[in-house]
Amino acid sequence: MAFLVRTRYAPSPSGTLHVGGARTALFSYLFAKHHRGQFIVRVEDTDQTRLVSGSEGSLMRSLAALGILWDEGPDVGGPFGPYRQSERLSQHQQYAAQLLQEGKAYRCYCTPEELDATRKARQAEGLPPRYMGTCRNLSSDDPIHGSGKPYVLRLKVPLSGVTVVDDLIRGQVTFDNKILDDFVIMKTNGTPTYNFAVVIDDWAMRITHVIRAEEHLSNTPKQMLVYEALGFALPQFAHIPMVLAPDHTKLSKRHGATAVEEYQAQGILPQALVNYLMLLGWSAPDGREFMTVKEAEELFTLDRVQHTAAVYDQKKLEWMNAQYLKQLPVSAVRDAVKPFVEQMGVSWGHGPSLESGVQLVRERARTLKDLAEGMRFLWQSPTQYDTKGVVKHFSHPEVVRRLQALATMLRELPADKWEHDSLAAAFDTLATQLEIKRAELIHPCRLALTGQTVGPGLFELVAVLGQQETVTRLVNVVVMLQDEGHELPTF
RNA sequence: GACCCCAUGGUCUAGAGGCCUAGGACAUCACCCUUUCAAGGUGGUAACCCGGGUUCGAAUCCCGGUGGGGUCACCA
Repeated sequence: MAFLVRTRYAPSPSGTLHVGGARTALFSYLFAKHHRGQFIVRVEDTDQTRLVSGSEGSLMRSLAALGILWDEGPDVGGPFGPYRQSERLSQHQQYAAQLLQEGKAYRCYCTPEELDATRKARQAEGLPPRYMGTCRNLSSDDPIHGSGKPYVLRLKVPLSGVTVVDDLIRGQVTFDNKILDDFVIMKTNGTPTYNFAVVIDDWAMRITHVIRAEEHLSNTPKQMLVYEALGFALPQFAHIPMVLAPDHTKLSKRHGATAVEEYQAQGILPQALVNYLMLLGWSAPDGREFMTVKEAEELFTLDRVQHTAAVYDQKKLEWMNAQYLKQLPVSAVRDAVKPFVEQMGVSWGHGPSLESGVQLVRERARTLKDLAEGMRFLWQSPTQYDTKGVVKHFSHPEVVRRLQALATMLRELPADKWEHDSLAAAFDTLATQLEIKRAELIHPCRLALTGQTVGPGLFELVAVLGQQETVTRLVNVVVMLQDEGHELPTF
């Protein structure tokens, strides 16, 4: 192995993990692991004003939930720390001082108000809003230096020439230095700006491949100029396409759920989410769509990454989640759905097991929430009945007599016959006796037991519900239907 | 507006000059299965942005246009 690949994900702790961020982290991770390299998490918390407490932990938890595991990071440390940008401040300052001393950077005393004014004036004239270099040529003995006036440090950007970004997925991208202005590297408060700090951090952490979203492509020439000024060797760059909302704009809160946490709360399995995410802008060479992170590690290469932004599609995510719900071991689904069942406030300790419920309804659930909701009737007898269903299945004059007969028959069924095939046979027998179609027994029965017209096949449902509970619910409905003055509660 | 990136069905994509009558998946429609709803099965509708080149031949290469996205902060 020629050299060790090291990639990083560098979120700012100002919120939760966004699906776009998760996808960036995932690609970075997969690239590193494909090359048997290391993946690092660094927290970019330079701007303390944007800090959201708890954000760092939440970010890290979401990454871990998706199976994106870091070799080095703020929690586990590592040989190239610190892993929080704010903790590297002295180093940033030291390099800034060096650039100042070498004449590659200079102090700028312009106030934000002045800058803003010229920016607006230039924009009004239709000119690019750039810094004009007012303080670039201040002589070193200019009295302003000792005046105590606040200043920032700006990098002296070459007035001519070009900066070429060699991007691993886009090839060579050329930027004219003339369009770059002398950007700020150290703020008035003595902290570094992003474009300065990121260079020092990546270099100090021996990052070999900077893989990040395309929105950073335009920043890259600035950073390259910093690398050059500092005399640092350049890493490789790869800018991956963005993830867009269905309306083709940047994904934001107004598009509904965007955070990994929110998806989990909706009942999307992390396995499904990460699988869906890897398909956003990348495809496996053999075209397969179902993969674990581990499998993707073997398959992932940058040359198969799309150049176009991907539009995020909730429907496909849910479809994929449904596939996982169907294919995962029952025990895994049971563990995943448990909190959702508990959240419904249903006591599932008695009666059918969670496993049997999962097996019964997982075929028709798209999310864990659906699944939990679909299992509710197992532990909670219906308090309301589907309106249309009542009209359709409870209005026949014979229905009470039929349900009564059904209850009686089921009560007398030997316990060892309480399974799918025997139940089906029993229903057949009764239907023949009553000279009706089996369906005329099935539909009212389902409605009586679950309050709904949709759900699992009746015989497997009854088998799981159990004899006593089934009979009880049937009898209850019979009593309610018999009571002329009583209106059946519907929804 | 300037600069940069991009361009295959509604969406995710396959495609690296002839294998393309453009393949797969989601979504959608129809049918089948069926005790409902799903699931599953089968089939269908639906795309190479436009215009010029290059070439015997272009979805694939080049140029222009158009469209979309991104960046232009003492945010990251």
